[in-house]
Amino acid sequence: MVASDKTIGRLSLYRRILHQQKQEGKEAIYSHELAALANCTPAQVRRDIMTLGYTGSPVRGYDVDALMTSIGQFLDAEAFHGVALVGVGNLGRALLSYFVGRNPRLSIVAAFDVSESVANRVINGCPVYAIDELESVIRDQGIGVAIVAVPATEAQAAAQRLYAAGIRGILNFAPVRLWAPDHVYVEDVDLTMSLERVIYFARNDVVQGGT
Amino acid sequence: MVASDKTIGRLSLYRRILHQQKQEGKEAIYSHELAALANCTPAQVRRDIMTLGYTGSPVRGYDVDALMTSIGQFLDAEAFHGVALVGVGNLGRALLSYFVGRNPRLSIVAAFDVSESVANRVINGCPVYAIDELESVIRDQGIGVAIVAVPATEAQAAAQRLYAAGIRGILNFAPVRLWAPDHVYVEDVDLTMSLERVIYFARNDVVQGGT
DNA sequence: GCCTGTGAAGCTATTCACAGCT
DNA sequence: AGCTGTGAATAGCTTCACAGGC
Repeated sequence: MVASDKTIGRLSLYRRILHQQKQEGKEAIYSHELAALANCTPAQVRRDIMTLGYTGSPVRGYDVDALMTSIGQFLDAEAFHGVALVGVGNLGRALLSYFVGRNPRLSIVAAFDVSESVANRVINGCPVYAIDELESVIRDQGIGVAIVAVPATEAQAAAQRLYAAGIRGILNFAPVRLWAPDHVYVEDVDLTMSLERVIYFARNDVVQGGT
Repeated sequence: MVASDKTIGRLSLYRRILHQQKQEGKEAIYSHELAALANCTPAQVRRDIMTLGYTGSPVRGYDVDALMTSIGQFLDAEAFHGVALVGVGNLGRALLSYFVGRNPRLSIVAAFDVSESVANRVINGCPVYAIDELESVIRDQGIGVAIVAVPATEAQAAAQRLYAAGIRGILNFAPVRLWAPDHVYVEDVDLTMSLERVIYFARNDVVQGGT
């Protein structure tokens, strides 16, 4: 019933891979096949699937459809999750277009921005509201998860308003660590950190052992 | 000399925090202060700093300047890292604007796109080249790290060209796991996975124990 | 044979707890 | 007193290895 963030991430990945495989006509898949596509080990795949309670057949492997369903039951509370977006700058717009039509279970259904010129428009099929309407829209639509894509200086204030509006989870793109109450889950996407990590390992992942 | 990806990520974060603290006039900082700002434990901070070889004073804590320098020596091979970007769509543009002027050590110095309408322009101060020029520009400028922001279907092909051009590290935004040779480090930024994780934990991180 | 499911082992990361310093 | 640096302990995650099934 509980699972680590790593496992949750991989299950999400498996689901996407299974979806693709199904498109290509595959009906059953072995742990080692899924592992190869997901870049991990077969044992890892089997462990992760164990947490679902789903069990495959030693002969055919895992049934693609059934496994997707099982992951869905585990990951998704509802058939559809509407997400709010705070901050419709360059990054916000990119996220709007990224999440449009990509996934029938998942979409940004309301966006907010301080700028007058952006508010009250519809971008990529998503209505953009003035920031004052944040609380009312989130409450009215029963939105539980939000994406924060505002400048670092405004991020904590935005988060605070989201908590007050009843948000339970935040995906944060602002380069600051947000304070959050206990019952709110925050995941940071820190682009500078990621890039600096790549730079470090690009230099240091020398296979032929360091001198 | 070696460090885990987690440690590298935190060091990058510490540096950003130190930079801010310095702006605010702070000259020395204790592990517990840094920990509070970075959202981790004091012991964690001290361990991470241990890998640098830097050592603070039990009285004043860590000298902000000296610690920043020490992190810099550890993380950065050179004073400046130029990065290439492949794919100048919505996300690519957002990344261009994100990395502009944010960090004097780090910038996107060349972008590539298949689209005729984007190539041979300058966006956010970064020249955009036709995709055919990828190998030559990367080689001529000695670029070692690239960001992949193309559609999933094109990502592996783009990566392949980057490997051939001598790229050693990739930050990948395409929702596919890239195959990479041993000596290339790939970090995935998987937005759907992250968002699905937030949705899961927003629901399940109930403090008052599940019924 | 080659698969799954899983206890047990192995590894890695984090935290504890305390010596040493001022 | 309150801090750093660090060996030792703990917790968490991944892999091994094998029983059981066809």
